[in-house]
Amino acid sequence: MDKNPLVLLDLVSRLGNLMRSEARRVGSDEQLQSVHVEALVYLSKANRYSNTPQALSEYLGITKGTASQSLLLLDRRGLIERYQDDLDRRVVRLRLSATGEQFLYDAQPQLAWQHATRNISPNRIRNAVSALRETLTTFQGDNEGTAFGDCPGCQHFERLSARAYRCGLMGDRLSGPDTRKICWMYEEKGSVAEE
Amino acid sequence: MDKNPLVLLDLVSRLGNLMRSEARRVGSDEQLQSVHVEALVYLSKANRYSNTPQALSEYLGITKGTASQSLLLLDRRGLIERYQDDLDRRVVRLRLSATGEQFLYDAQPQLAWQHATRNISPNRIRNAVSALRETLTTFQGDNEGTAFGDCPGCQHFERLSARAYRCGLMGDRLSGPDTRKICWMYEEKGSVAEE
DNA sequence: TTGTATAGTATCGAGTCGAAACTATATTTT
DNA sequence: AAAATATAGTTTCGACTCGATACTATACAA
Repeated sequence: MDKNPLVLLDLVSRLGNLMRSEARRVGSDEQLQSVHVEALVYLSKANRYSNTPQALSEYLGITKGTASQSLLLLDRRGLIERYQDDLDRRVVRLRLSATGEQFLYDAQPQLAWQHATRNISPNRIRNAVSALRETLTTFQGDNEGTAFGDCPGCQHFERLSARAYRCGLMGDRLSGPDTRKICWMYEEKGSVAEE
Repeated sequence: MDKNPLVLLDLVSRLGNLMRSEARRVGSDEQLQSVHVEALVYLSKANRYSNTPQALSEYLGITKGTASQSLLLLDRRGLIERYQDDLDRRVVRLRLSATGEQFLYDAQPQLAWQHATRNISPNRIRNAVSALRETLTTFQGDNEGTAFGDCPGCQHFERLSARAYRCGLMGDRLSGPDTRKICWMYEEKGSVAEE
């Protein structure tokens, strides 16, 4: 059988293209392009530190200028809200509007994927996740990219008690659901922080 | 550990975005966009039945009109050649020009990926490939998409002798290297789990 | 022959995209 | 404190993508 990393690359690229087509499909009723849908999905999963144009542009791999344009459109359509950060007034915070939440609820951009993986055992999924996660981490280490990840596995994550958590980097206390959101301050446990 | 298919989706999407950025990066010297680079990579791997605008557009998940535009650009830049099929004169065949080959050789669009997977064991890669391949097949079955795959695993594939092969669907004899190229006539052999 | 399906191209308008210039706020240096 | 620099985001530009639609040319079926 195939052990070739390039075969894996091909599968990842192709599945990525298919999911982009899927995003295009679910957005077509609302005249949204794939990037718009992907941005909405990101915002539905980003934590309090990561709901900014900057983080979004890095996550999607587009420039901040382009991200700004797409966010303008989503704002015009009433799918997101933009507001200024209190502490740093250069920063714009983003969140889904009720309409945006409803859109994701109706459109279910991830449904096709969940269907396609229905026959794959949790164990095989876990193994694939592990391999791809490592690829992603290595890739980002090579290219100085932003990591993105959730608290379990992050070196700043602290468990205060059974159900109380804390981010050592930002100093905030976190709820359980907080710890499962996407964060762009994520740093792999065991990797060395640059300086 | 994560067993959630959605975590896998996130990784695939994100790696897909990163590879798209990578394609954009390696193409920027030549003023090529990511789609152009991906098209060139596809053409370098497509077999004799799959080197057409139609197959390309399905592979990349874009419409044939868009594919036609991109191919026009690649032709203008001298990176590909287009010629008419002898048997069916509606069909346009595509192939990389010497310049196109050279570009891929210099740009190495897959190098970053090979680097990023350097520490992942063949066994883990094989398992990830298996899970993603099944996801892809199921997805395509659900959505009537074209399959794409290579001969080993295709139900039309026939082994004539130790080193002679044949495609039962098209009736052609195939060389060893032929059997490892991408084909859009691919049809999964039964539904037997590989491994 | 007469449809009808298929492969590809041409054209349109909205939007993406990177690059570069720009504004406004923060932070660091002097 | 003032000046210099860094950072977050917006705006503008031109080339290009993208889906939709209409179109041409060829193949094939009734």
